[in-house]
Amino acid sequence: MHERELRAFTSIAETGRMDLAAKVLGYSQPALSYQLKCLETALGATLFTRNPTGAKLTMAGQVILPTAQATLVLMESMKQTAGAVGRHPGLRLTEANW
Amino acid sequence: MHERELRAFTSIAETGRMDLAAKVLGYSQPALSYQLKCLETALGATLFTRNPTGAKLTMAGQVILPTAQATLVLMESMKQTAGAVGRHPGLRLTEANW
DNA sequence: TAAAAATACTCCATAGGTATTTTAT
DNA sequence: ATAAAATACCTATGGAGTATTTTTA
Repeated sequence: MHERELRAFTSIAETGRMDLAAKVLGYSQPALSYQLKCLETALGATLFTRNPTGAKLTMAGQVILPTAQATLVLMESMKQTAGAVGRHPGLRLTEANW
Repeated sequence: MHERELRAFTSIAETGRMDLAAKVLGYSQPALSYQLKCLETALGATLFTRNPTGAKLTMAGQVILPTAQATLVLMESMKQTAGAVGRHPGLRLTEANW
């Protein structure tokens, strides 16, 4: 499971359309379609129904969406935190600064 | 950020040695070293000090370890949940079954 | 000096783009 | 008929292994 697959998933859920989500994320439409398919394979479930009207969340998609979003938040926080700590090599965790 | 990178990270943290973690996860030692490096690059921080005695968590590593573990738990839960729901296409979420 | 980890290299798999086809309204 | 998504194809990057070198307790 990759960060970009989760971003693809949440972005499609937000926009309701793959081509739009692709544009938002800076990918081509087939690339995004591929990413979603990879995630669906990894999860063993279809996450959207596809129509010319757009992509609509399935039950499985609805159920995991909040967890996918939470996962992305954790990933972001790791980048923020690790980056911040990493920029201060002398840092020691004490009650005073943590 | 990839699931396998996070697994590499937590496994090294648990075993205290890259070669051992590699064996546990079924990778070669250089492959695991590479995965960790990718994660460190993505995070902008060094996560372990490397010695012939093993790999020891840096401050940044200590700080993000719980979040990395939590992220893996969320990923697992998505697989479980999506898979379970996906295997019951007729499922509808109601107060009775959710 | 011996252990653990990093580097070099090669090879295959993954992931992206463009062009095109398919599908459902 | 049209708009959205899938497929085909090709190319480039990523990631794995083996062999080897580097590092430091």
